[in-house]
Amino acid sequence: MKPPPLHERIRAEIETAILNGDLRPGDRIPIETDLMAQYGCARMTVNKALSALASAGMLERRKRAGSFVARPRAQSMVLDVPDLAAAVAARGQAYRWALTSRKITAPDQAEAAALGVRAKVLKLTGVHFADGLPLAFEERMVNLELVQAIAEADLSQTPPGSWLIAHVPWTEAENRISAAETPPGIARALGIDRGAPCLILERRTWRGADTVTRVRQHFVADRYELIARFGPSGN
Amino acid sequence: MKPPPLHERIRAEIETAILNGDLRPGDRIPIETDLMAQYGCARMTVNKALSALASAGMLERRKRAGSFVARPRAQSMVLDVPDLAAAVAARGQAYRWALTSRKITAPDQAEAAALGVRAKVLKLTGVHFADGLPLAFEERMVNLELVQAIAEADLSQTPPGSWLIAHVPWTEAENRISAAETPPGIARALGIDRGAPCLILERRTWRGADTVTRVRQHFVADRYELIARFGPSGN
DNA sequence: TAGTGGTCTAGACCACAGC
DNA sequence: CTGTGGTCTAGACCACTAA
Repeated sequence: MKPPPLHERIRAEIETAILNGDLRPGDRIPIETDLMAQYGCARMTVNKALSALASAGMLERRKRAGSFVARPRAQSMVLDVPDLAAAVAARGQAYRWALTSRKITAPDQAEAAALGVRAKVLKLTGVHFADGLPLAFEERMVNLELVQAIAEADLSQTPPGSWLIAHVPWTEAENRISAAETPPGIARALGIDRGAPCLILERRTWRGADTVTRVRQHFVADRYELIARFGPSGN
Repeated sequence: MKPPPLHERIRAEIETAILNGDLRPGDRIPIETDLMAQYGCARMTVNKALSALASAGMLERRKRAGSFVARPRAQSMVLDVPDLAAAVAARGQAYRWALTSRKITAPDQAEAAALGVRAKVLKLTGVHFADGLPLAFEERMVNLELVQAIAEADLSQTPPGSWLIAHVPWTEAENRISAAETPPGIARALGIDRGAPCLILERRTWRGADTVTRVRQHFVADRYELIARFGPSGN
């Protein structure tokens, strides 16, 4: 009925191109004068769209150079979607990842419903180590339809979370954090006593309406602390 | 050395007035034409400043009515700075708060250093109940220099977190989340077994450089789950 | 219905960083 | 040095809604 404002249309089109992968990190966006000609509008209108994308962190704008699709922010977003490898390294500890299982399968009925994913998924388990001590046990599912490239990645070397942060853009995420006694099987994998407390982090990540990945991590209680710092409107 | 852009100066001045309390929630901001005269600039410059504040959630702009200082978002920010009373109610459970201790004191040396607060503080402890069952044990310190009004609030009725969310603006917060065995004294207050796992949430909140409050909550592990949903750039 | 914000224009000058 | 984004102007028309 009511057409959206032009600057909003421009913003949305570029954003879509980035999320689709048509524009990849590092790619250059046409300069404002070109877009202005392309859309037949004034420069300020284009500027408004690009400024909004830049302040949302999707573009990086450099004078004399142009506007570029921003690279995924491995560091700055560590707080919200932690990259364990980076977090451990930042604490000055040696990080190691051990992949313990890997298979490609169709999700069963319950999983398909929970994930909203009918396609094939990659299922992984593994253990994160800090300074040689087990830090967390990880169980993960990755939507292979959305992230085909991960089937070829060497996930015995790179932890899947680090790979995903570096390669896959996302639009929304949800963390669920709880505490419990460590389940026996996981306690064994972590080398801790049965009944010891653990911190459980479950995260789902979406791109648009599609689930990218879902992961559950059991942390040894006294070896990890989740820290998030933020402002009232997100930052 | 380099003067900030005018729209940024306008934005900062209004933001400061809001955070200082010179402008209170619901107050009306001068209309764009007035600000344009006041700063001797074009309307688009004023508009840019006000739009930025609005998209940061500090202003609410209504056609024909004007621009108003936004009321604190008790609902939308529940994810980041949970108001337990609201969260429990949202789950359809009956919420109750029991204040167990309250005193006004100067922080000891360690606390003063940790808090960056030399002034007097209000120290509280209490228990949050959901449907009659203990949910969390809370220990809190509030900077009385910054939040004088809380000395008069009836915190046996209103939990301090709810009071603060409704009355005090903040600029930054930090959550630290961990798991552990419940300490004996707290286990007793919560009516659970010693050694039972618990989820520990420590939060500090700042207004500018000053600490507003610092709180530690021990949650009964199987009765609570922290959930945070967000986008890559905050939302 | 009139006041207000939302949007847009067709220019302009400047600072800056790559070339 | 020059292309690029950053900022700003002095207008304009429109949509909405609260008075």
